[in-house]
Amino acid sequence: MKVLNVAEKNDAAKRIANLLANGAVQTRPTFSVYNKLYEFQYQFRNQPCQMTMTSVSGHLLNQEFDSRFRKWHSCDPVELFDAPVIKTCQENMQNIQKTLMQQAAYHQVLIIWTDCDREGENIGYEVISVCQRVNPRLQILRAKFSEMTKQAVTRAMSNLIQPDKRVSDAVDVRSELDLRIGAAFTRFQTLRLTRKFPTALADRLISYGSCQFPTLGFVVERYKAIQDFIRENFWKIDVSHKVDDYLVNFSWARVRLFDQLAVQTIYEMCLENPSAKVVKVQSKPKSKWRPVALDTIEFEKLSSRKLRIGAKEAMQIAEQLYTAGIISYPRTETNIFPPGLDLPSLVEQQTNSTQWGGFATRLLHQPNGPTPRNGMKSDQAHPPIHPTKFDNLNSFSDKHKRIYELIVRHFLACCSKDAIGKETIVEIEIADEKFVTNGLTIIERNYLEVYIYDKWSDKELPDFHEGETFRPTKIELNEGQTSPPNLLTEADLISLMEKHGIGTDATHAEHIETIKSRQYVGLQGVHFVPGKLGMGLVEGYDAMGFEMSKPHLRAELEADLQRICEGRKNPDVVLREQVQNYKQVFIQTMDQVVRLDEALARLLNDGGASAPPPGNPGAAGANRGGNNRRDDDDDDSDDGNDNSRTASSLQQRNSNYTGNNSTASRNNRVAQSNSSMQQNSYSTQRHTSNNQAISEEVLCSCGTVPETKTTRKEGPNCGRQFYKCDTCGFFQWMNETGSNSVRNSNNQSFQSSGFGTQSFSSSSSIMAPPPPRQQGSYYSNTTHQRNQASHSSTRQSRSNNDIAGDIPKCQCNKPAASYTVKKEGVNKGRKFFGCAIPYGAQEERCGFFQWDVDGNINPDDGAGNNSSFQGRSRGGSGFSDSYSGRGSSRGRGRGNAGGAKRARRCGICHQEGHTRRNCPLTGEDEEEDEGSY
DNA sequence: GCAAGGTC
Repeated sequence: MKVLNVAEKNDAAKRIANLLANGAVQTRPTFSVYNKLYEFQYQFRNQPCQMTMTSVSGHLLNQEFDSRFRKWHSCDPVELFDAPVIKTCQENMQNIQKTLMQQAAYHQVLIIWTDCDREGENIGYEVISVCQRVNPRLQILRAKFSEMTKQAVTRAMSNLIQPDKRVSDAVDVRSELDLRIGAAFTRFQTLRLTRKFPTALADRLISYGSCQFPTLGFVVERYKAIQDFIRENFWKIDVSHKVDDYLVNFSWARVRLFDQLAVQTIYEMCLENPSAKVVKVQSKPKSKWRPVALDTIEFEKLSSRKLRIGAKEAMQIAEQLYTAGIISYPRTETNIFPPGLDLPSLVEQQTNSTQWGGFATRLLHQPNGPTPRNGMKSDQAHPPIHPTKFDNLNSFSDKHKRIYELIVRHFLACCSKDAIGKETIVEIEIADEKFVTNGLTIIERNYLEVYIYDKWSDKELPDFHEGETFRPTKIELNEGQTSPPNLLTEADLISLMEKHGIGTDATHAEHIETIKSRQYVGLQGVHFVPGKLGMGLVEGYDAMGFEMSKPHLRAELEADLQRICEGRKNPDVVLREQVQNYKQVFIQTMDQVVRLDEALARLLNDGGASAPPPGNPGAAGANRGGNNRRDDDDDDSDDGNDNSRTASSLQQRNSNYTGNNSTASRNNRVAQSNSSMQQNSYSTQRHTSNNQAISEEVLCSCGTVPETKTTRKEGPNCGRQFYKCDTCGFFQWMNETGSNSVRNSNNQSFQSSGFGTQSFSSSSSIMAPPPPRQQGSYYSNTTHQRNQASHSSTRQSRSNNDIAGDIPKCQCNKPAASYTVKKEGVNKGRKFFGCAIPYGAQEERCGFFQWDVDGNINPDDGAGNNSSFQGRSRGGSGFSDSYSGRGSSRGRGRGNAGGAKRARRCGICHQEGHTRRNCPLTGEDEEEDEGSY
């Protein structure tokens, strides 16, 4: 019996053949230079068998339009939604096809050994279709293997199954749909817009693709998030203490609050009783984890972040190193080392290095030898990226050496041990307010010795003892402002693509490259900025109401494809539905094409040329149906003054932000005031996070590493990442303390990266840096005296939700209790909400605080009386008073202080005359306003 | 001159 085996690539064919034949393999050439035949004997189904193993190089066939529709001017692009699509073998695959047909003719059995993923199944069917054409009686089998080990391939051979048509069908659906919508929209956009804007867009290819557009969308979305970001003022209390040569900075357990009055009140209480009592000194082991085994996505991100080598280039270099036999296959989704891989011998190879040889030697002799830290992902085909041998790479470029070094160091680090340290947390109380500082002593550096890309430093603390008291050197009230997120880096973009299922690990870098080469985006240092063309396209489609640049279109298709794979949906039905949906969008785009013109005219500062003549495919749809508007009409009525007016106003705005960002002082980030206990005067100072001083990691008040989360709620902060600890309630925007915001002459801030910043030119094809919108009023000065007017104005943009009549929940998610301020002062008699857990109870209270607007009895408190704030961590509120628990209620009110006293409004319908309790509308819970952090 | 997905 003769059995033909076909793998997805030559490399796989060679390995599988050698594993099955124990190396007794004869290699022969084929029509294709890169794909060999590997022949060996094998006991198959209890009889000796002549095995032939060969390969394709990925997809053998490609979908394309029937020849009548291939030329750009052959048809109206809308016809591409219904035009016949055929599968053909491209020129560069002809030799492989020829080999397969030649071999299939005299084999009885065909075993498919393509990768065990969706594309692999589809490639398998391409092979089957070609082979069956010459030999219809061929018996077809499928080998399923989880890794390239002898055990796995032998097991696959003894458990051959049938290929899965459903999985292959899903790929065909995806492929055909991508072709139809890609070609139709690309032809339309290119023909239409290059004629409409012949100067700005001459000879440009203005492509559309189901992956490239969402990728562009991410860049635009972040840009707009920065543009729309509303800065908010916050206040916080910082304590520092000098002991001998140490300056210890304590950070406030509440981190910061958005209510100036509340912070000032607490601050004054601290000043009145400035004795600090050490309430807790805790030492605990702390580890910094070694990196997980390297997959493609992580490799691309690391290259981009640590080496500043872009994903596309990094992959090209990795492929060259792979071809040279120096590293393993670089396209892998696996971050788990297979048990069969001989790690000690791979580590031993590296002992030859003068740079990391010593570390490799120690690693070999550590107890248990190399012990990799594995992740959770496996593509069941390839191992994690690792070096396969040591090489000085003398004949390679510097970038090749750096990429190789990264892969080797990552591999050695992954096989090493976590770094071990001891963390000391010191908690003090001043007037019942908690402040925390952390120290760190590194005990064993372990993987850090070889992994030069991670930093972890000691932070020494003087001795503190529980129960001791001291008078801090400084207690300061500092003001700050929230800052917008950064523009996306390539690594951020790859993460977003992975998260939303845009592209595959093998194509992320290519989609990014595409939107760069089409000039949809540009790079500002390492950050992506939308180009005017990219911005115009996104805004144009957005204006039509089509979410062409949003990731969920692709995600929805992905869900349907999954249903096809599971047999829950018919592929023909899915294809028909999807094609019809997109065709409708296309037709409506024709109707509203003026919106695309307008968006681009606005951004390109170009009113546009007159419309292409009717009947030209570039004006596709112009004369197509009775309900379509003619393009001529669009142009007559809509361009001209309107466009130029909009364009000039944008130009005006852009010119305000041109060229003055890179030289501005970083320290001007936020006008901050502080009042010190000793000086009782105010000076400008930039705050730094005490927590961040320990290491690159952000640590929260309870000393652990907080979780990283992303704001999902729609609003100015949507998409922003933040740190949050569920244990202590810690909250901090990511990059907030580490970012360098600068202020331009227009007194508006934007982010700049620490490197590679350039001046922006208003004539550039990329967008100007996004200026985040300033919140209501800007504070250049603050006094710690209560300033009701300015205080109230800070609250206006925070929330429109009155809290009248509602009982908020505290951070323990329990109904808050009502308290009354008894302390002498302006707030005496005011009611507020706090955690319902009584003071002194064994259970720890959270730091929730909110003034009770309904229950206030002090007639003099005027405006600002319903402001709220949230402590982000546990700790006493500083107010100890009578406790009166109240019934539960839903929702959580947010402060809204008016500048003057005004009639109370219902929190649900916002009408005067009643409160939530007796609102005629039965309201839903008000959503948590995460965006106002 | 179009897409995205394989791979070299």
